Amino acid sequence: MEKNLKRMATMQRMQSTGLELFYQQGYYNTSIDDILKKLSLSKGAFYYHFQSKEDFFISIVQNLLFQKVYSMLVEPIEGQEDPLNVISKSIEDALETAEHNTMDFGFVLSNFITEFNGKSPEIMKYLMDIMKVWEVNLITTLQKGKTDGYVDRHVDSEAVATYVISSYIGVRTLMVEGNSKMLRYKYVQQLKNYFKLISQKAVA
Amino acid sequence: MEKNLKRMATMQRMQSTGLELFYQQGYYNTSIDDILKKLSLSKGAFYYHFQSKEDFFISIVQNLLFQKVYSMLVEPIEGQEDPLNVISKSIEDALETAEHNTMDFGFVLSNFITEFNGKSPEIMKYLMDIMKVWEVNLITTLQKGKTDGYVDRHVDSEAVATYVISSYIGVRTLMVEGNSKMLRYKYVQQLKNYFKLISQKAVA
DNA sequence: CCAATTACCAACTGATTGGTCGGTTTATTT
DNA sequence: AAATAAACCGACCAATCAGTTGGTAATTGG
Repeated sequence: MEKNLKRMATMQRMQSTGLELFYQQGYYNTSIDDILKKLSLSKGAFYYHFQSKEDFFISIVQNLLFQKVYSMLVEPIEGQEDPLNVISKSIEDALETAEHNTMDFGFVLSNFITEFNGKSPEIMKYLMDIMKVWEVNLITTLQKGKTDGYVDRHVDSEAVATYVISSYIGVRTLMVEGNSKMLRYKYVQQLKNYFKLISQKAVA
Repeated sequence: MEKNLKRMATMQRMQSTGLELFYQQGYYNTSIDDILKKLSLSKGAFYYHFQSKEDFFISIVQNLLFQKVYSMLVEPIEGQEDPLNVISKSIEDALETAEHNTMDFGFVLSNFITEFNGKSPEIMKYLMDIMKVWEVNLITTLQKGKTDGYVDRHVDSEAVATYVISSYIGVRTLMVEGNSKMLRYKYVQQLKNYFKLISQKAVA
C-alpha cells in the first residue's frame, strides 16, 4: 500500500510541472523532454506512469485544472446569498490573483480551449465540461437570487451567465504584459455597472 | 514591372493559405510543408519569397489580419452617428459571419494573442497594435456619441470599450461546435441590455 | 534570339519530436 | 537473503520540423 504513495507522488510532480509548462508554452509547443528535464526524470519514468502525452494532459485537466477553476470560481459563490456581489467578488479575486502571479498567462481553461479547438475533440470535451460546471453554477446562483429577492425576476439567467463568462474570458485574454492593472480596474467597474442593471431595484 | 505581379500573386496565395491553416491549426502546429502541399509549391519557392516562418507570419498579420479586423469592426462604425446601435450592429454582423463560416475558429486575433503570449514579444506587438486600432476607434466613437447626445456623459468610454472588447473576445472563444447560435443570441441580448445602461436616456 | 534575372524545384541537413525497449536500481514480500 | 515486483534509466527509432543549397524552368529586357 505504501508503494502507491510513491507512484502518486511522482505522478503529481509530473502533472504539476506539466501544467505549468503547458500553460506557459502551450501543449504542442511543450515537449515531454522539457517537463522531464525540469524534474530530472527520464523518458522511461514518464511512459511508465502515463500511456501517452494526450493521456497525460487529460489527467492534468481532470485533476488540477478542474480543481483550480472550481476553487476560484465555483466554490466561492455556491449557496451564498446576494449572488451579484458574490459573483463579482469571486471574479475580482480571480483577476487579482492572476495579476500578481507572474506565472500566469491568461485564463488556463480558455487558453487550452483555443489551442485544442478543431484539433482534439476528446480533449475539448473535457475542457468544455469544466466550463459547463462554472456556467451551471452561475445560472443556479442567479436563479436562487431571483427567489431570494436579489435579482430582477425578468432577467434571463442563462444569458447573463453567458455574458459574464464571455467577458471574463476576454479580459483574461487581454491581461498580458504590464497593462493588466488598468484593464482589471476598468473591467470590474463595468461588470458592476452591468450588475446594477439586473439587480432587483433597477427593474428595466 | 509585370514580373512584380507574379511575385505578388504567389506571395498572396501563400499568405492566404497560410492564414487559413495557421488559423485552423495554430502557428506552431502548422508546418510550412503543410501550406506548400496545399498549393503544390516547393520549399524553395517559399524561402525565395520569405525570409523565415516568422517573417511570413508577420506579413500575414500586417496585410490580411489587419484588413480583416478593420473591415469588420472598425470601418462600419467610423464616423457614424448613433454609436451604440452601430457598434452592436457591427458585432452582430461579425458574429453571424463567424457562425456561418465553417472555416471559422474563434476570433482570429485573440487566438493568436493567446498562442504567442509569452513566446514572441515581437509578434505580440503587431497583434496588440491591431487590437489597439479597434479600441481607439471604439473610444473615439463613444466620445463622439456623448457630444452628439447618444451616450450618457457620465460613462467612462475607455472602460466601456474594454468591456465590449473583452466580452466579444470571450464569446468568440466560446463559439465552438454547434452551440454557437444560442450563444450568439444570448450574448447579443445582454450586450444590448448593457448598452441601454449607457445610453443617454437611462442616466444612472 | 539570347543573356540575365526571376521564380521555382526537390534533395538534403541537423535538430527535435513522441514513443519504444532492454536493462538496472530500489523497494517489498516471503 | 533470495525472489519478486515496482520504479526508473537512457539509448534508440521513425517521423517531422525549419531552413539550406545547387540546380532548373520560365520570363523579360536588350
